[in-house]
Amino acid sequence: MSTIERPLPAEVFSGLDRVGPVPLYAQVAERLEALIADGTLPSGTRLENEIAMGERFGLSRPTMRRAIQVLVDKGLLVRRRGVGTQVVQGSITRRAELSSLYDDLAQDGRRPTTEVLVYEQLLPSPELTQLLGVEVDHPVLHLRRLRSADGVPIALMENHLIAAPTVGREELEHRGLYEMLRERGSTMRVARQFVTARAATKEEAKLLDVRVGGPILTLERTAYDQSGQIVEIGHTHYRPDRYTIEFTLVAK
Amino acid sequence: MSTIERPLPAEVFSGLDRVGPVPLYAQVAERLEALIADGTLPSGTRLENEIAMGERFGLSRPTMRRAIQVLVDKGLLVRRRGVGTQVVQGSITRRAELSSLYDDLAQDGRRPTTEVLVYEQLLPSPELTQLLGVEVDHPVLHLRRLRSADGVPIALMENHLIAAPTVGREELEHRGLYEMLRERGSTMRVARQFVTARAATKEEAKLLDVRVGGPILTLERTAYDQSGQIVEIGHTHYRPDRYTIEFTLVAK
DNA sequence: CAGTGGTCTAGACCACTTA
DNA sequence: AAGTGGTCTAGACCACTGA
Repeated sequence: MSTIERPLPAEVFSGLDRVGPVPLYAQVAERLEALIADGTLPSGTRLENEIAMGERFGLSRPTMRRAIQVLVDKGLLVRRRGVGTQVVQGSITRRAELSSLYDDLAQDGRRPTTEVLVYEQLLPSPELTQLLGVEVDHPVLHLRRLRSADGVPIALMENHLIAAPTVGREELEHRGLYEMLRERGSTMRVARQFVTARAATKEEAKLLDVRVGGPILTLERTAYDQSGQIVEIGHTHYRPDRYTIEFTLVAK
Repeated sequence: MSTIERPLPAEVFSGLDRVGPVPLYAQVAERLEALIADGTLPSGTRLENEIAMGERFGLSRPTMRRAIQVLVDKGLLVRRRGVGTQVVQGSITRRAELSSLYDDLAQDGRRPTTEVLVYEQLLPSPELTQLLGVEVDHPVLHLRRLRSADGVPIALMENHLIAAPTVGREELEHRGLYEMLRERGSTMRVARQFVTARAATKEEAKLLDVRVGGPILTLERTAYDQSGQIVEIGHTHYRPDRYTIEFTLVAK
């Protein structure tokens, strides 16, 4: 409720790194996000106007604006013309990123493990050829993995990958797929995702340790790399009592 | 696969409205999106560099950049420094907006109908008070609605609204909730959403016409308005065979 | 090395909100 | 009327990519 404006400690505004690789707007956004996260800027707090803040940081208005916009896009700040910029209520900072389940779990302090059930090169079916946009004789890597956290099965993951013969089976047991692909020069940039639910099949029930016919949360993903090419089609089936998909929408 | 650069018809670049309320960058983004949607700019097409395009439109580089960035954020374009801007493969333009289910269905040409099951003012429970950040004696509007499309039940929606005594019961039968709130000065700006699945209860099964214990897709949402205040907490239960949640992630 | 996008600046004008 | 964010311009320098 409070729309109080609070003076911030001076050290917040100094010490930006103008030579390193991190853009100024990103550094500023990071600092402001930290202030929101640690409660220095509580819900409802009104920020100074962007020109004044820019001056404090020693930045031009466009750069300061851009820093603020990063947090608006994350759903942490709200702006109104003629009024000002405020911290959103209940802004527990949370991700909904293009990251891997493996990283998510590890970041939460859980111990992710992976069992590789299927690892095979195959020539794609006609439908898959169409979906992936590859030639009929272009081999595709087909993976089926069971991901657990602290020993409890969480997700059954099925992937079809283009041009990834270098992804080794053993390495898949201990690392996230996206991380491995990134190292090999294929960075995921865009992913289109469809989420729904359905009844567990006999096999899924067995692997995920749930009741046959019970609810399964399913996610279908098409991932594109930095050149706009499809690099992966994934189908993931989650145990709904163990996993929730979270995301933030921001009106543009 | 094609990284062909194609000449665009000259009329694409002319006739921007410099006096109307629609920003130039939005007009340009709209035009480019249309070109992608209608196949004039097929998957993989490489765009001219941003300075050249800006000149064609008669725009400065920052404005042209901003127009392009809109489409990058939508997942339609991909950019690489030193290389250029390309149309993403398989870019069927699709939404994942902060819009209402009612609008979504209507836009798809289906006939949405709504049955209001519960419409009551109530004093929030302690937990709800905490969640909404309201006073204990602040009344909250509690709604329970069944949304159908073409006569088939799609979703069971439960909402707790702050300060919305002006939302009439009858009107709810024929319009979307968000649209009604917008008219009353409360525009949704941010929504934090959690998606999972669970087994249908007896009541849900009856209302949604599914099997008891069968899969239900559930979405929990906290919505904030333009001043960062919570205005709604919603729980929606979807029939998974009739509804899929779609969203696009873009790496920043 | 030429061409691309990424960042940053300094300033201008405007629309909207609030009082 | 004063203060805010929203838009737009004109230019600069840099980092990265690929031939």
